[in-house]
Amino acid sequence: MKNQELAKIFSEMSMFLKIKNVSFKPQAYEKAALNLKSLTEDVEKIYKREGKNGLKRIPGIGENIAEKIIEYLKGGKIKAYEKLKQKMPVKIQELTQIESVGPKMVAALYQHLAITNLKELEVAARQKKIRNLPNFGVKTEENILKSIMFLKRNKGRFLLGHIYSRVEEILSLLKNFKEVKKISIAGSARRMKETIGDIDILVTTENPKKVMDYFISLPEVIKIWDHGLTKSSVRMRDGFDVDLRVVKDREFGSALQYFTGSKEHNIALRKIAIEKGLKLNEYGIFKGKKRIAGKTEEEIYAALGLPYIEPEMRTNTGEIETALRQTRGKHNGLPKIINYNSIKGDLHIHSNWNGGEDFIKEIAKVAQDMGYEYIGISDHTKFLRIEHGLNEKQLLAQHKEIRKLNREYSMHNTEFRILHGCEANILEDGTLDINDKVLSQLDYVIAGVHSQMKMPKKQMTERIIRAMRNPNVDIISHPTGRLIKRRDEYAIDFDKILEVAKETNIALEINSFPDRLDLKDTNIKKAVEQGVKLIINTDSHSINHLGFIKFGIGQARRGWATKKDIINTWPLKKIKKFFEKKV
DNA sequence: GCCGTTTTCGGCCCGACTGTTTTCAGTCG
Repeated sequence: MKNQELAKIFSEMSMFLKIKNVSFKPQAYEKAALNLKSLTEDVEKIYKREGKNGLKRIPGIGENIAEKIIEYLKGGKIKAYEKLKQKMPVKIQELTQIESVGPKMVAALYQHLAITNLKELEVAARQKKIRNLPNFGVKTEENILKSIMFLKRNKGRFLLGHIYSRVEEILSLLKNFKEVKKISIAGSARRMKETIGDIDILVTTENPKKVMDYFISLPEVIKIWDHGLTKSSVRMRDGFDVDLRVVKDREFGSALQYFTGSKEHNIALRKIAIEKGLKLNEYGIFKGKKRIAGKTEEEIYAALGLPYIEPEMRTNTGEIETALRQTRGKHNGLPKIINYNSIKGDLHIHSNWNGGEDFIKEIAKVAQDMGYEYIGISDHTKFLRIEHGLNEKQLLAQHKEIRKLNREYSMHNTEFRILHGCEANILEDGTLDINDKVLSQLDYVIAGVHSQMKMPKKQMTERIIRAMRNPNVDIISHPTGRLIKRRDEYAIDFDKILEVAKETNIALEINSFPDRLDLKDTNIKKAVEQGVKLIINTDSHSINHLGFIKFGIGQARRGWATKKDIINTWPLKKIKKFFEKKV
């Protein structure tokens, strides 16, 4: 799929054009890049099927950019891009990652100091060469160095799941501070993005000074960047930054909307405001000088003639158009996406029978406390030696133990139940490492790829499809195999996988583990559109991981999945039937 | 360069902050 490559090229072209002070084209290229990035369908497929006109139907892509896409699909290059790069052979994306460095600064750095990449920028900053450039100064130089250091240390962004609990602690401390009235998290963390740059928190208070003083004196704060009455900014011990903003009560909704983003979503909303003769900013919606909304987000959306849009959906990738159609009564409108309390059981949990840490009984206890109606134990199987995978004999012994536990629940009139499954390995040829006779005795079977991930696309797709056609298999775990920031997804034909999943009634997993989040949002959206069933699991190897489920749910919400799409929102009876293939 | 229930020209999102050039360009969200 060449969508991402093209997105990167157009985004770079946008920056090069900004350098040349070309007006309006940069925005056009940026928009094209963004839309390509979030496009669920393979742009090459669209072209093959519908030709240039198909491409032009993609928002933000017209005659010229369509031509450039075709040029790239045919020859792997875009002349206009090569030309721009030739004039200024800099790694523009790498350099503009630096806080406060944009296209214009990149140009100045190149023209005066011949800086083309991050390394050269760092050397020049250390040699104090940057401060002498026109329009630059000591402070800018220092900030560039600081930002490079930060980037090096953290590679820019944090996995949401790695810092979420820290953020919740900060929120709860602030919430309990008596001067704080309203409080909410904002930014990408509120939208439950996979990775986040920093944390934004909004509060209202009668006494900004006391709140800000309290905030910057929190025990985990190691550095104070800003300390004002409307905005303070700090670095926490774990390495991430938190911005706290104090806003007026009547502006809380508009500020929350504004600071939650995404930027693209907000731009689209402001355009709607203009069409209606209104002005939208972080202080409210205004008709002339008169404020007509601002206290709540619902009010903001209503004033624009829109239904409330959930934060996870605010990406400007179709949610506004869909919502607009809803208000005009021409469409089903926005789906009612799954809630954070809708999951009835987690079916991908490892116990201490294989590599996991905890006894099944303890896991079940925690799950009951979480309000689950059932769980499923799905340990690794024998091919995975490193995880102490179970063989047939051990699986049957485990089955006995689980039956015993269920009998105990039944004797105590507890409705909670433990299902018994396993996470079998899909071997090179698509067969599983546990024989069918044993698999058929389990309540359900998860199959997943854990080896030879670099197969060619065709072979890998056939391998997984063969496993899906095994009548004992019910779920495919982490279907694309990606690890965020560490490993790309393996080459598969996801459309084919979806087709077969639909045909065989197999659920694809949304794995909630912070660095997996596999399927990702665009895949989820596709699966939902195709009517393929999904399941949100944690892949817990410890009871401490069970709470990761919220990241999987966030992922599902970003993919517009509803309760009916997710099989583990169903009651036990129904999910059992699904596993018996009777649904 | 894109886009169009004010369609094939003439528009294109808004405000704050930062550093520095003492009036504003560049960047960010």
